[in-house]
Amino acid sequence: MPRTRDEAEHGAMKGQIKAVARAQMSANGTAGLALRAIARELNLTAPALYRYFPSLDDLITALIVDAFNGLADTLEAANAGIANRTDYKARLMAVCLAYRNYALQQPIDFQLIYGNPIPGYAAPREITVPAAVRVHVALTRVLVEAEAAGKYCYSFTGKLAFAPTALENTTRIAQEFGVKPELIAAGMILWTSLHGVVTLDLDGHLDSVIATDALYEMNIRLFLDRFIS
Amino acid sequence: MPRTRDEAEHGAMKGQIKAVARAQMSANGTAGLALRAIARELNLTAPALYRYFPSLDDLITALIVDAFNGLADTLEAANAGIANRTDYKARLMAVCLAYRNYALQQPIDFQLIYGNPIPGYAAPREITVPAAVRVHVALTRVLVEAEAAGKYCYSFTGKLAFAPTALENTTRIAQEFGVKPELIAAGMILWTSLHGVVTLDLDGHLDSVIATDALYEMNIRLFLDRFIS
DNA sequence: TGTACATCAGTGAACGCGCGTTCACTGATGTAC
DNA sequence: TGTACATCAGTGAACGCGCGTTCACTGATGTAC
Repeated sequence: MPRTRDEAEHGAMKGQIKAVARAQMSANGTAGLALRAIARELNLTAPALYRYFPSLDDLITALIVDAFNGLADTLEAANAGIANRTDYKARLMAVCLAYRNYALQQPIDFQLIYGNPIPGYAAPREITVPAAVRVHVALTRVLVEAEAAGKYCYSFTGKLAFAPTALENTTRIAQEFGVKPELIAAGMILWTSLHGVVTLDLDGHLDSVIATDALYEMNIRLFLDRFIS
Repeated sequence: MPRTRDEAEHGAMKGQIKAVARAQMSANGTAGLALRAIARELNLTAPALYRYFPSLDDLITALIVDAFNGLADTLEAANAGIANRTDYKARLMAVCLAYRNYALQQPIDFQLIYGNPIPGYAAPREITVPAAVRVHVALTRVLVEAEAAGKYCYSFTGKLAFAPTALENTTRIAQEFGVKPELIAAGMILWTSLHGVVTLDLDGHLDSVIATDALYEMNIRLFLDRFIS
């Protein structure tokens, strides 16, 4: 909460700069982001932007954090939008569809966080990771609640079991969040399966072969059919 | 086949230029490709490269075609490497593992064909698509042969059926190749599910959560378990 | 065998471009007394 | 009420950089006669 009117104006200007930055990336790709081009669009000189961001990299970091938070907000809203809270299939379906919708509606934000890195830019992990985690939480939460309600009906056994060493990091995170490792693994399977459709679709590799919305829903249903009762 | 010694030398030099281009991309990302940087590395002046490629875009196109062909060759070799030709699970597993191995060993080629597009570059589809198709053929072929041998055991019905309109392009392609549309759809499901793991792994979004090789194999097995007997 | 010629890889200078960042500065605004 | 002062958004020039592409050219090589 800004304490003075000046701080509010400063924040508003930062928002404008970020908005123009996103627009530039939409036109030229994430690697086409340029401080001078943003300044030109805002009828400012390039050095003026240094009042708001210490460097181009800091602007990129801010955009990435915004994008992760925007995606996480979208997923959480989709989950909350299902009235019947015990219909876990519907809730997970809603979250998954929201993931693709966000990517289609904000393709630049999506590419910014999950696509090729921008040349010369390295994200400071201590800033971006917490925002990235929110996305995973939004998805995995439904699995956790379904399991608590006895509606999670899968179990990794036999040929379809994970080796314990493969779940070392998973187990550590599971303890931290007070969640079963299997559910995190299931969430990763679902997420990665869906992400492939989304990212290939965005880059135009799918729609000449098959309707991508149908393919996406099928990937979700094949999971739900097996993992949630 | 070059008809003179000069043509052979000319082709060898094109190969060197492409090799240096790939090295530059490895260091700076696909968007970091620069004609002048390539020339510098080869102890040439920039205009000399115009003897070999009419423009930077033509060089990029050549790299893309090489990458698609390299990936397709890798998949075909993996398939051919399974001695027991009726073990369709093993053959499909080999092809899928080869897909990820190629991505890990040639990450730049992989990002070049499936990652964010290079700013200002648009691939001429009539040149790149035929090479891209080879990748799909290598994967789908195993499904087709399994089905011919009665080992393909899935069928899209009920809630897990595709709407006919979703398969319009699929059906057209299926007729062209003399293949059942369902098998192409199944191949797309498999490919997209696996691609998500690979691309997220390359960009570092997975390994802090779960062992990516195990996750990848699990995604394959969940498909094989259900689709191939 | 020797000469004239064609080929063509590669040069070096130049074109105009945009980039991130720095620096000393201006000039409007609001505040303290 | 009027004046001195601090604040700070924004300017304009400059830094050194790398880029793709063009152009007229050089100079080595091999071939034809």
